[in-house]
Amino acid sequence: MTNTKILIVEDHRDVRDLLRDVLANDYQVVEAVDGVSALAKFNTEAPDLIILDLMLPQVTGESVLKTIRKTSAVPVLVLTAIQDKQKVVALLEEGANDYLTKPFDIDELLARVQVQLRQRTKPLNEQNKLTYGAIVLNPSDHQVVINGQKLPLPKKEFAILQLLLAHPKQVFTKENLYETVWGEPYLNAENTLNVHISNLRNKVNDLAGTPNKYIISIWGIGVRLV
Amino acid sequence: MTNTKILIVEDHRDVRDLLRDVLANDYQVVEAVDGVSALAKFNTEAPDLIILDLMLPQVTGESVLKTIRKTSAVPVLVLTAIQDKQKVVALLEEGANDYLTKPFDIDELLARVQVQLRQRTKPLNEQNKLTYGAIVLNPSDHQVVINGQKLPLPKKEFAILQLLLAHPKQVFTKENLYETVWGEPYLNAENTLNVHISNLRNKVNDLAGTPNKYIISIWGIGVRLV
DNA sequence: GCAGGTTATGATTAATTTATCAATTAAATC
DNA sequence: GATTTAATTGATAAATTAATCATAACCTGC
Repeated sequence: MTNTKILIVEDHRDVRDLLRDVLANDYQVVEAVDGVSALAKFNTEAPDLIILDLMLPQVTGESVLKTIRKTSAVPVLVLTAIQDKQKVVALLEEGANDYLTKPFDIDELLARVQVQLRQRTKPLNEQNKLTYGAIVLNPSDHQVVINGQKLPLPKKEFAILQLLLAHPKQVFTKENLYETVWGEPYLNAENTLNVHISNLRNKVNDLAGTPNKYIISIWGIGVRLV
Repeated sequence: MTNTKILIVEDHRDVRDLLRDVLANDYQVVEAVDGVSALAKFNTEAPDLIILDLMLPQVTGESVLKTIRKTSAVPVLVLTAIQDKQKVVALLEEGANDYLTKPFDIDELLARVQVQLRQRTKPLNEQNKLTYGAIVLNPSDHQVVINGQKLPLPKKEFAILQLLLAHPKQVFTKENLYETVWGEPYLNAENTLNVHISNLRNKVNDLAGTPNKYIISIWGIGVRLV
C-alpha cells in the first residue's frame, strides 16, 4: 500500500465498488459521486490521479475536467461509454491524459493507472505539506505554522488558506473560492466570504509580522497570494 | 511546424506513409523500418516521442522498447494488432506510455500524441502567458510584467491589453474592441473606450521606458500593437 | 441544554474603478 | 491653411466592489 491517492468520480454504485476494490490494494482511494463533490474532494484530498466518469448527474465530467485543469496538471483518466468515442479526441485535447471505454478490462485499467503515475516524478519525501513564504500548512494534522508560531484556524478559514496555498499566485474569483470551499453555489454569499477572508488575513498578517499582505484582493477579479 | 521531433518505427510502407503524412504538418518526422535502425535513429536524432510498431522483422518492438528504456524516458506510443491486446498490459508495465490498436483513428492518434507531448510542457500557470516585446501578461494570476516590473491594471485595462496581446499586430476597430471587452453593443461609447486606451497606453509606456509606443492608433481605423 | 467557539448576516464605511464631460491637441482632407 | 474629424487629456461624478464592525444564528462537545 503506497501513499498514492486516487480519486474515483463515478455515480454508478456498482462501477464505483468495482474500482475501489481493484485499486484499494495498491492505493489510497477516495470517492465522489457527482461533479460538485468531485471538485470539493479534489481540493481537499489533493489526489495523485483522478478516474473520472464522463456521465455524471448535473455537472458533467467534461466541466469537472475543465475546472480541474485551470489549476492542476494532475493525471485524469476518463471513463466513457463506447458510443462516446467521438468525444474522446476532444477530451484528450482538453486535458484528459487517457481514457477507457466501459466495460473496461481490469488489468488494462491498472496498467494505465500505473503508466500515468509513473510519469509523475513527485518527490515523496515532503508529504503534502504546503509552503508559501513564511507560511507552512499541513493538511494531515490540520495545522498552520507561520514564522515558527502555531496559528490555530477554524475549518473554513483553514480551507480557504489551503486552497490558496495549493495554487500559489493563481487568482481565485470569489465564486470559485466559495464554491470549492463551501461546496455549494455562490448565491449572494459574497459577504460571508469577505468576512472570512478578512479574518483570515488579519490572523496571517499578525503572525507574518512584516507588512506583507499575503492575501491580497485583485479588485473586481478575486483574491490571490503574493 | 514545431521543432518537436517524432520517430516512426514501422515496417509496413503504407502505414508508415500514412503516419508521416498526418504528422508532418505539425511535427518533424524521422522514420525507421526495423528495430536496428530504430535504435540507431533514436540515438542520433533524439526524438521527443516514438511511435513504435510491435511487429517488426528481427528485433521486435518489445525489445526496442526495453533497450530504449534503459537510457531514456522518452514517451513511446505503441502500435499493436488487435489480437495482441493481451500483450499490451505487459507492455505498459515495461515502459510504454500508450498504445493504439490497428487500424487506428487518425484523430485519436494525433490527440494521443499531443497528450504525451503535453506532459513535458511548462507548468499550467505558465501555459497561457502572453508575451509581446517587453510585456508579459499572465491571465492566471492576473499580472502584467513589463521589463521585470509589475504593472497592476484594473479589470478593463487588463482585458484590453490581453485582447491586444492575444492577437498581436492585428488591428482592432474601436467597435470590435469595445464589444469584445465590454460584451455590449458599441453605442456612442466611443469616448469611454478612448479614455481607457489612453490610460493604458500611458502606463505601458511609462514602464516600457523606450519611446516605444506599444499601443498605437491607426487613424480612422482602430488600434494595434507594434 | 449550556458554553465555547464558529459561521452567517446586515449595515456602514472605505476604496477603487469606470463613465462622462469639456477642452485641447493632433491628423487628414480639400 | 482652414476645416473637419479623430484622439488625448484632466477633472469629476457615478457606480461597483471590498473591508470592517457589531450582532445574531448556529453548532459541537460536554
